[in-house]
Amino acid sequence: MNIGEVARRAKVSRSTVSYALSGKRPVSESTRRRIQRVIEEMGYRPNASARALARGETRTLGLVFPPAGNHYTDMQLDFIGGVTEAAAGRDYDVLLSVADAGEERSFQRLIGERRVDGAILMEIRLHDARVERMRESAFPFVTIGRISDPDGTAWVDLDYRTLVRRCVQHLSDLGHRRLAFVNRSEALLRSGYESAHRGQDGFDLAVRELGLSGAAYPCEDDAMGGERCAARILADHPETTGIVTVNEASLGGLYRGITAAGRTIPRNMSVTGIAGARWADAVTPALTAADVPAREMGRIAIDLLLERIAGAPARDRLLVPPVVLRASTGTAPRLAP
Amino acid sequence: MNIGEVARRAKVSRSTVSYALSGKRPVSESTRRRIQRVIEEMGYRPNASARALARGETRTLGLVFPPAGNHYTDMQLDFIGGVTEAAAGRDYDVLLSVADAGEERSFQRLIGERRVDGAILMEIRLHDARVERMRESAFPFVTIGRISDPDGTAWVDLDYRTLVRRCVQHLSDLGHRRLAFVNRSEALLRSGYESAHRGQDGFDLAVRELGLSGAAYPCEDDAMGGERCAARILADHPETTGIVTVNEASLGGLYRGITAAGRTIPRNMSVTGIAGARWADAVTPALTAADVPAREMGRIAIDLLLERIAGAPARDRLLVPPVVLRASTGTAPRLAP
DNA sequence: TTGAAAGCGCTACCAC
DNA sequence: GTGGTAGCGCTTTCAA
Repeated sequence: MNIGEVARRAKVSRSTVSYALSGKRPVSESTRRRIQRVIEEMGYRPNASARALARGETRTLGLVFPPAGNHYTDMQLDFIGGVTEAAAGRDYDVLLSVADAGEERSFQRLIGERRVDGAILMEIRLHDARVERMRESAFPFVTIGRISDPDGTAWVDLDYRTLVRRCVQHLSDLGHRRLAFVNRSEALLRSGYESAHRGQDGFDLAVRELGLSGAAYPCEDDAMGGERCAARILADHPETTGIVTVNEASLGGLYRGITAAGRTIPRNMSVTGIAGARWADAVTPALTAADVPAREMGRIAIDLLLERIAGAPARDRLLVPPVVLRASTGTAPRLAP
Repeated sequence: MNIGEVARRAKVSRSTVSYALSGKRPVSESTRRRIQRVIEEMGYRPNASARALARGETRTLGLVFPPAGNHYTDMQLDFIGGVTEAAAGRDYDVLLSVADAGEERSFQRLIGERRVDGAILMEIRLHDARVERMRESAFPFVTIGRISDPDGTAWVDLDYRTLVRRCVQHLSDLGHRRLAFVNRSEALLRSGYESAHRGQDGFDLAVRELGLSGAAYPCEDDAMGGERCAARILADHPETTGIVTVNEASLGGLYRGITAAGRTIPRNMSVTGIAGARWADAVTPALTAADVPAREMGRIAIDLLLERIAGAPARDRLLVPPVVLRASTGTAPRLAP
C-alpha cells in the first residue's frame, strides 16, 4: 500500500502518481481518474514520514508548555484547543511537549531531531533560556507572552499592565482608596514569570498615579492559596476595600477567605481582575474582569508562526480585551470597616 | 549535519555511527569516543523523519479529543498533561488531534498517513464510530471511557455507576429522601456520551434500591446552565434536599442558583458528586466529591497503549476513586422547606 | 570490530 | 503528458 503499488495498478510511473496527488504538474484527465480510482479502492494515503523526509518539512508544529506542579489553568487548555484547531485548519498537526524553562532535552527532541517546523512557547519568563536558544538557532517560533526585550521575536501577549491599570482605575472610580493586588505564586514570580511581573508593574504604577495606597501579594495557584491570601490582606490592612487579582485558579478561595472574614462582596469588598470567563462566571458574585481570550490567542499564535516559517519577519500582537462588568464591584463603603 | 557528515569527520562508516548511537552492535571504545566527540562538537541529532521511515515507527502517539463547543473541562487538561508527561517518560511524543465523533479526516491524517504508532481517544460515546474504525483497522488504541460493548478493546474509565451510587448512599445516610441528579448537557446525552449515561443509570438504580425519590436533569456545561438547573430543580420539587452532580463546569452556577433560591449549603441543601479536585475546592462550601484522578488516568492510558503497540492483548482499568468529604453535605433538615 | 550498500516511501529534477 | 531515477537521512543485512 505505497505509491509504487498504486503506480503499478494504475499502470503509470510513481512520479505520475505523485504529481496527480500534488497537482504540481499537469496530468491528463484520463490517467488522473485511473489513479484516483486505484487510490480509493486501496484506501491509499501517502506516508507522512516519507513525505516529511523528501520534502524537508514535517507539517507539524510544536507546542511547548511547562509541566504541572504549578498546575494548569483553564486558560491554558483553551489555548491549546485554539492552537490545535487553528493548526488543523491550516493542515498542520500539533506536537505537545512538556518542558521546563531550561530544559534541553525536549528542545532537542523537537528542534534538534526536526520533528516540527516551528514552535509555540507558553509560560514565558522575562529572561527565558528557551527563547534565547531558539533565537540563536534561528528556528521559527512564537511566544505566548513576551520576554523582557522582545524585539525581533514573534509574540502574542495580553497587555497586563494596561489591564491591571484599568482594574485599578475602575476601583478608584468607585471611590476605593486602599487596594490589594493578588498576583501569581511566589515561585512563579521568582522565576521571572512575565505576566506576573508586568501585572504588578501596572498595579504599582496605577496606584501611584491615582494617589491610592495598595500592596501586592503573591498567591499560590489554588483555592487554599486564595484563602490564605485573603486572610493576609485583611490582617495587614483591614481598611482594604478593593482587590485586583490575576490569579484565576485561587479565585474561589479568595472569595471564601473574604467571606470568612465577615466581608460581603461587593458591599464592603470589591474584587476585579483578569481571568478566564469560565472562572469569572463560576464564583458568586460573578467577577468583573478582563476575560482572557485564550482561544483567539491560540489562533493568532498559529498565524504568526506560519508567517515566520514562510520566512516573513517577526510580528507581534498585544491584546487588550475589555473589562467585563459583572457583579463583584461596587462603590466603596463610607466607613472603613 | 547528518549522519554521513559525522561519519566522515570521525573517519568511520555511517553504519558505525548508527550502531554507536543505538548500541545494537558492539563498537570499540576508541571509535565510540571519537564518534561521541564529533557528535558533541557538531551538536548532531538524528533526524526523526528519516529514522521513522527506516524503522517503521514514529515514536509518536495520537491524542484525539473533541473540538470545543462542548467546552473543555479542567479534567481534560489534567488528562492531557498526564498523558504527555507519561509519554515523555517513555520517550514518546504526543500528537494532538481535534476530531469529532464521526470525523474521517483526522483519522486519516493520524492513522492513514501513519503519523502515530497508536492513539488515545477521549470523550467516548457508547456507540462510537471512531472506535469501530480503529477496531476494524487493527490499529492500537486506548479509550478514555468505554463503549457500550467494550470487550476486546483497551480502556481506562471511571466507574460512574458506582461513584454516583456512593454519592446517593451518602445522602441517604444523612437522611435525605428527595434527590436530584445534575447530568451533563442534553446534547452530550443525546450523542450517547458514555459517562453521562452510566452516571444516570447509577443514580436511577441507587434511588430505587434505597427507596428514595429523585429526578435527573441535563445541564449545560457552564455557570449559567448550573443556575438554570438549580432553579428548575427547586421549582419542580421544592422538597429536594440533596443534589448529586457530575457536571463540574456548572458547579459555580449551581451553587449560585441554590443560594439565590434562599437555600443554604449544607444547612438545607446538600450537594455532592464527581468533579476535579480544583473545582470541588473552588466553590464555597467546598464540594464533597469523588475527585477525578485525571493525571493518573493519563498515565494508565499510556501504559495500556504501549502494551497494545508491543502486541499484548487489550487490557482495561476501571477506577473508583474515594468520595472525599468536604463541606457541602450535612444531615437532612427535619422539615421540608 | 568495521564497511558497503540495499532499502524505508516519497518528491522533484531531468529526459523524452 | 509521462517515465526514469537520484536523492531525503537513517537502519540493518551481508560481507569482510
